[in-house]
Amino acid sequence: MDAETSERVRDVIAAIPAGSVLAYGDVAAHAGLPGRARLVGRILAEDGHNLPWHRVVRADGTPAPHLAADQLSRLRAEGVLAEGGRVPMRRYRGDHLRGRPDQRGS
DNA sequence: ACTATGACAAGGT
DNA sequence: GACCTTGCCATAG
Repeated sequence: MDAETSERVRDVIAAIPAGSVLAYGDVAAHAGLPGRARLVGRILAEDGHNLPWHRVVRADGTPAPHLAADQLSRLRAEGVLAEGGRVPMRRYRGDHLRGRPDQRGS
């Protein structure tokens, strides 16, 4: 793995605003690495101790099994409330593609 | 070179 | 909604 690539990924993760979450695939895409979601997970596993790794969840809002408890706890501290062990990406996802034409608010 | 594993994702059942 | 199969990329044996 190029150090530059991992650096870019870490930068994207560090740029995630508190109260929002991104999917591994989203992080990869924002880092210019489309389709390399697994790579993001691997980088976090090796060198994510200094990053807000808890703001990165799977595409369906379910965190990794071994981290679930800590992850949901940390997110809850930032205002992200999970339901049934899963985060409602519809609302908390720090993305720009949300807000469909037929999407209605509360 | 081939197979197995892993902080993943999308599609079909 | 959950569960299973396929595709994906990088490391390790």
